[in-house]
Amino acid sequence: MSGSLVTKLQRFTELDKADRGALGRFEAEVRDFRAGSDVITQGTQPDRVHLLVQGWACRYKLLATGKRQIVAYLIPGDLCDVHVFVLRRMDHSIGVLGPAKVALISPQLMLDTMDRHPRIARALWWATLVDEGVLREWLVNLGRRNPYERVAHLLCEMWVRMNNVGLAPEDCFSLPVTQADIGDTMGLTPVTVNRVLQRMRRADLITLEDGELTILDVNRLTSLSSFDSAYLHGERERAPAATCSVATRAERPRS
Amino acid sequence: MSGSLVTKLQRFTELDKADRGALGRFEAEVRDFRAGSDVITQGTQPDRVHLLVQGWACRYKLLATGKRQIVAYLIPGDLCDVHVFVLRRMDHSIGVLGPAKVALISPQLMLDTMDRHPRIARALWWATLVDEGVLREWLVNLGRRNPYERVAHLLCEMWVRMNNVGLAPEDCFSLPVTQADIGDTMGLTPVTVNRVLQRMRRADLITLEDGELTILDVNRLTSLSSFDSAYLHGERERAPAATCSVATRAERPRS
DNA sequence: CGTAATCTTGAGTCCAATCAACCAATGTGG
DNA sequence: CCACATTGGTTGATTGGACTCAAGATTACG
Repeated sequence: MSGSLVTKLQRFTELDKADRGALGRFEAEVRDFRAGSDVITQGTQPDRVHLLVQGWACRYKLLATGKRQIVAYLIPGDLCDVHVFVLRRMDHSIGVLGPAKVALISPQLMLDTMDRHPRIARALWWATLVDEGVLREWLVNLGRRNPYERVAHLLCEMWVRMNNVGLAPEDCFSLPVTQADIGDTMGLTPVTVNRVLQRMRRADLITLEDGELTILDVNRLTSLSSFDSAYLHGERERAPAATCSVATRAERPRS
Repeated sequence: MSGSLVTKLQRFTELDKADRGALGRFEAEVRDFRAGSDVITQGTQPDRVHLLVQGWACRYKLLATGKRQIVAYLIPGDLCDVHVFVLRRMDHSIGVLGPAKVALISPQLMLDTMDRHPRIARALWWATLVDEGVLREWLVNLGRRNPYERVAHLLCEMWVRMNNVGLAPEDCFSLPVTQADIGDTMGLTPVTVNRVLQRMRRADLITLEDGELTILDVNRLTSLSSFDSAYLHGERERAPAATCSVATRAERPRS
């Protein structure tokens, strides 16, 4: 399915026909990656911008000890390396989970598009800020939540994100990750992840089979992991003015 | 001391007199914050861009349980919220550690500056990418390193960063954080942090008193925490060419 | 069909959290 | 100036939960 990027960016701002057309050109050249292969490896400087079109991928780092830490998941509509223009080399690798399709975009096309379509540029900026928000929330996860909460929180997040690109119509979506992957994400061992998932199954919170996750009780899963999607910044922007009277929701003073 | 931002950005790219002058105007209006106060609180939308001029600050999130997770440290030259233009509200708070000085920049001035000084815009983009790199490395820390390594790694990082803005001439710099703060950063209890620091002192790795850290043995501290500053992207940019032959290190295939 | 990867389960160990004092330094108000 | 409270640091004893190790069941895949 194409157009995940459009779906995602439209969550932030309205795009017109020209914008959508421009984004469509991103997918002119698509390459297949086979399960487990790397899209980009640490230390290199990619000469193309990569857009994940189908399947899942992850950013990860390997330690000298052989341990691995996954630092982000990428789903259709996510860009791998918008920063090609700025950084000399990747400080992490990107690998796909299961087979995947990746669009290759020339840096020139990328720059031109952002130049001619300020709304797109703005929306892409928003997308990177959301990614940053996710990183911060993961730190909270690893630092201050227990294994059960961590995994629950991760599932909630991925559910919302998949929803945002139209890939989780029901409370059910493709989750092609192994328990070891989840462990490498949340700082746990495969054994612990296994036990956590079983507890969740027994509690009728989820089912997870053949890489398909179904969330049976969204409310309970979100509350038990104190999941609050605010950090995903999913609400549409208002007036782009810098001086807009901000009518936020109930804002409680810090105690 | 003024001009930390210039020092920092020049690490990435050469700035001319006009650039430096423009950055100087950022510090026209400076406000004092008293120890422990918040610069920005979660959920609000700041109407100014904040630049830390003196002292330390941190980004943090509070959980419903009262736990706190620090997700970033800010030192002189760091911007708090460049994204004011894009996001509706902060997904975290920023508080100062010890007394601090913060420059208030109008969004308009910020935009104008980036408009008229593309080098600055580019360098600011670089700075945010470095911040992102730090977030990823912290995830590695929390997920895959033990308490001793974590704290050591944090100290190495802060040493390099302080160095980069000229605030750690010797292997010694101001570190106005409590042991509880370090715990809230690295997902540890104050007690554990205390014991870790003592081990480091006994091993003649560091001294830490009155908020002044001295690293006695940089080599050992970096190696024991497998600290590699590559993720801070400290090397000057080369030609902005997209096609450079990349001589990477040993790359092993993913198992 | 056979091999490897993944998932599952149990038993034992260890490390960091927890709980609980205590000390030193700092600051505050009477 | 002193009694007192507060904060940050230090130390010890205990506990519990996640890791480790190991083996078996199941699934995926060439």
